[in-house]
Amino acid sequence: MLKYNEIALNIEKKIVQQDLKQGTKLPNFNEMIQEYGVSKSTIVKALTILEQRGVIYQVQGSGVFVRRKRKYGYINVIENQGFTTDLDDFTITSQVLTVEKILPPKNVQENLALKTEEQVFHVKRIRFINEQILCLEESYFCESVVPYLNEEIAGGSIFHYLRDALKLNIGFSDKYLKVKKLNAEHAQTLKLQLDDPAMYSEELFYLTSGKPFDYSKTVYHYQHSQFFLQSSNLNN
Amino acid sequence: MLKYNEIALNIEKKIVQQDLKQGTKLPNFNEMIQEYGVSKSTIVKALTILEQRGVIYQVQGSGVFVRRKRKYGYINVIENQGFTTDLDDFTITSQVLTVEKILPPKNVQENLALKTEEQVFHVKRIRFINEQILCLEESYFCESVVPYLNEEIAGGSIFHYLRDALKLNIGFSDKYLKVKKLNAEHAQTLKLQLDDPAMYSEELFYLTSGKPFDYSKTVYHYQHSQFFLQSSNLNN
DNA sequence: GAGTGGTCTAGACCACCCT
DNA sequence: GGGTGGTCTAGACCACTCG
Repeated sequence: MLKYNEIALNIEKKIVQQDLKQGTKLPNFNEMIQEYGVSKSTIVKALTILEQRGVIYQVQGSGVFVRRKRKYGYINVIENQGFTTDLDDFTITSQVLTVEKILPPKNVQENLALKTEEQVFHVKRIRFINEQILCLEESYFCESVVPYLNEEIAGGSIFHYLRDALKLNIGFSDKYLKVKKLNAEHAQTLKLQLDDPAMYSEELFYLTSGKPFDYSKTVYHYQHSQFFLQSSNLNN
Repeated sequence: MLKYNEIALNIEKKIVQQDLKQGTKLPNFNEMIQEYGVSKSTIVKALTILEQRGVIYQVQGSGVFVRRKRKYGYINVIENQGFTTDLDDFTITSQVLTVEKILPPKNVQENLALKTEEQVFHVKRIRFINEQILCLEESYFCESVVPYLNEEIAGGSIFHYLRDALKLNIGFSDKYLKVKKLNAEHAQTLKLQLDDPAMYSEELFYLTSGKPFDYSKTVYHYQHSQFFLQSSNLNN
């Protein structure tokens, strides 16, 4: 484990365990340097990570302070699929509708930059949050990256499977959001009415190598989903 | 101007100007060190910033590569209010409905952590994107931070005014998103129908000092708004 | 002015990719 | 094994805040 990651996790854990309020001042650099026995740069790096994650904010000449969101029950949009959902604990479950290996439609082929004959795993599932319908999700996984998938795996967290069993390194993602009226099929699946509002999302996930491997389309149940998003200083 | 910021901007400019495609490899560290005449750490810092912003991705042992979004016409959710909207150029204009100094409602008071007698500027405006109705926005600015505001200023970019005229340093923000049906008032304002879908957003903006100064509620026109969001490796 | 964070350097060494 | 990025250090110096 890298030193700066260990320090970052340690600080975050303290904030949560001691339930420190927004604005609480953390120890200064020299104290942290002492406590962790590392150089100043390593502390700087650890704090930068926490700042980007929205856990703290730093004020030059003044100190490092706790940042905590005020509202609960919101899904963090940034935290990639199921990692680190530890703290704000929702129970996410899935009902798998389809797992099949197919030749993908053209738009999927383009998004995943596939060769014309390359197949994909097509997974369709309903996801539940605390027993309530959260969304309908349709994903396409590139065969060359994800050589195997079945209904059991799709019933749990696919991303944990990719990371732990397949040892894949998920790097970054693009998300596109749009609000629309539900069509008949989606309304039925989500147990809502035709023309009810819905958030439609399109996502593209990449490995750390830059290879896109998962293209997903999701429709969210508007009554059971709300989203949370933090921005930090983009010059750090 | 800080060295690493200058380098980051320079690299981003090159990518845009030369219209480099996703996956294009950038010069290696030694070349950049030569080109900019700085130490390795400064290059690392500049590249980290660009990585967080979704402009590049770095692959250990391999190189630094261009990352570019595939779709256009989406509003970047992360980039705080009007800064750096330079590249994906939308024309944003505003029709001001209200600018008044008032004693705020209770929930605003709580969000901005105000003293009971402190007043706020209440600004209500319709915002247009390329001449089309984008959203209805209702903002509350803390008097102690924003001592003056008028209709003319509210007609332009309030955030530019805060930054340039008032010399405020905007630090970070929390956003909460929810999809709902439009109520009668909002439907009329946005020229939509009752019960049409809409994205409702609540935002809280903080100075770099950690002081919250702007609480805003926004309703987006579902046909004229779509959103874009990039995640990067959160361990950097 | 004392205290606190922010920038930048030079250089050692590590980890990973590719051929 | 050669190339490339990633981590970490020690220390100089800068910039901001606050009493």
